Amino acid sequence: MARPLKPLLSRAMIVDAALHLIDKGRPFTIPALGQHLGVHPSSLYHHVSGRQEILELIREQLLMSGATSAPATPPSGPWQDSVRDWAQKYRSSFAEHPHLVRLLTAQTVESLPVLQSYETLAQALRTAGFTPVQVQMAITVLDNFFLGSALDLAAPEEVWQTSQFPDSALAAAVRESPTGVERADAAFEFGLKALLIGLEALRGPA
Amino acid sequence: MARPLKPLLSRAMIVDAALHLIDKGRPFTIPALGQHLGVHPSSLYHHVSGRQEILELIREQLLMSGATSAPATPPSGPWQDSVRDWAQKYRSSFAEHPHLVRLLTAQTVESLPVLQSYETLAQALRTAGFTPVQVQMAITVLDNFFLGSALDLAAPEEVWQTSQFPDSALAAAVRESPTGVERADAAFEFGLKALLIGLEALRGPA
DNA sequence: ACCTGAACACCGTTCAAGT
DNA sequence: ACCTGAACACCGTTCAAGT
Repeated sequence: MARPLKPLLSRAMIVDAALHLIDKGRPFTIPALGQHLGVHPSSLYHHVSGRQEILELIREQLLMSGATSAPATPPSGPWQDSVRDWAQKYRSSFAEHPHLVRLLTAQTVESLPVLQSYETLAQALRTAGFTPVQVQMAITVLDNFFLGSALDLAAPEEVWQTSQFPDSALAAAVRESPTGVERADAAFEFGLKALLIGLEALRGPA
Repeated sequence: MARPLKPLLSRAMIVDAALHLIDKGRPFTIPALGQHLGVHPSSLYHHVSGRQEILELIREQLLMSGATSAPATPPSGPWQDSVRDWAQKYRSSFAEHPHLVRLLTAQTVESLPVLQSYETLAQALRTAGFTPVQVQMAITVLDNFFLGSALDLAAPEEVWQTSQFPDSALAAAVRESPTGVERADAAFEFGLKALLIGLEALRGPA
């Protein structure tokens, strides 16, 4: 067969197929990806440097999916709005791909557009009066919380096995709460609200 | 060589060696583990069912060591103290084994001692006036933040590659901040403080 | 440039052979 | 029972050969 008249693959096709594979809960392997694309595993390397880059491209596509019209506007308005924008983008991207999160925690963020979204947030925080060190800590805190919350999306229906002590405060709390994605979403909103309040209280030189 | 007069291995030896390997930041593989123990990879399977069980044994050992120093005292004093206690226990368990966290997030944990520490926290929050649903959300929020922060402990020295735009607010924030574990710890403390403030503000029926 | 297929250096795990 | 070493079914990645 050798080289076809028209390329059988493209980076976009590879990224789409990979995401599809991951969303199905299947292990993300190069052979499986090749098979899904009707191509030999080694063919992928003509378009992509390797497995790691594929994951990085997925991250980029997801976090930037709504950003085609993003002309890097300097942040305006209260800093809380910038955080909420960032949170929403972050969260909605991963909510539909819960299995993806664990794969992405394996490596560092290298994508330039993603870094730029951090920069936007940093500017908003700095302008609002957070010190540089606080900017770094606040972004780290938000990032950590978002990451943990994203992993929480892939958690089982029953997060805690309270059946062993049904009269506990924990069991009561679980009983009155929603389950599944609803539970994860409610907790995320609650935590975000708490963080916005808490960070505002800590804003500025000590 | 065949069977030695005295076993060369034991479960404890395997667990110790595995943890040692992980803490060195080396990839946790069976061949590497065998080599470190001066034994062929296949020998391990006489003592352990496989890689997964080794990780489970490590978790168990870590949780045990934390539980011995933790008498089940009913919560007293402000709820913030209970949260701080919980946070400290949680964090110190993983702070010495940062590379372990990612390996253990692959599975859920339902160990009884761990659940009991959640229950203690739930009681403190309930007593303090959080509604049952808020108790569930608050614990989830803290859990997510702690997990994200634990993963952060294994982050590379340079979390964000700001070298490409050295004049950014992000670069300035990074420049004035500590690096490594110091950075992760500072952010953790900052985030915990913010959460305690924010959760206090949200406490009670809306 | 782009797909193929053989090849390489790895994995985790199994199992018959030896004592 | 417990270690060995060969073997199996996988990985991710490389590369010469083909068009």
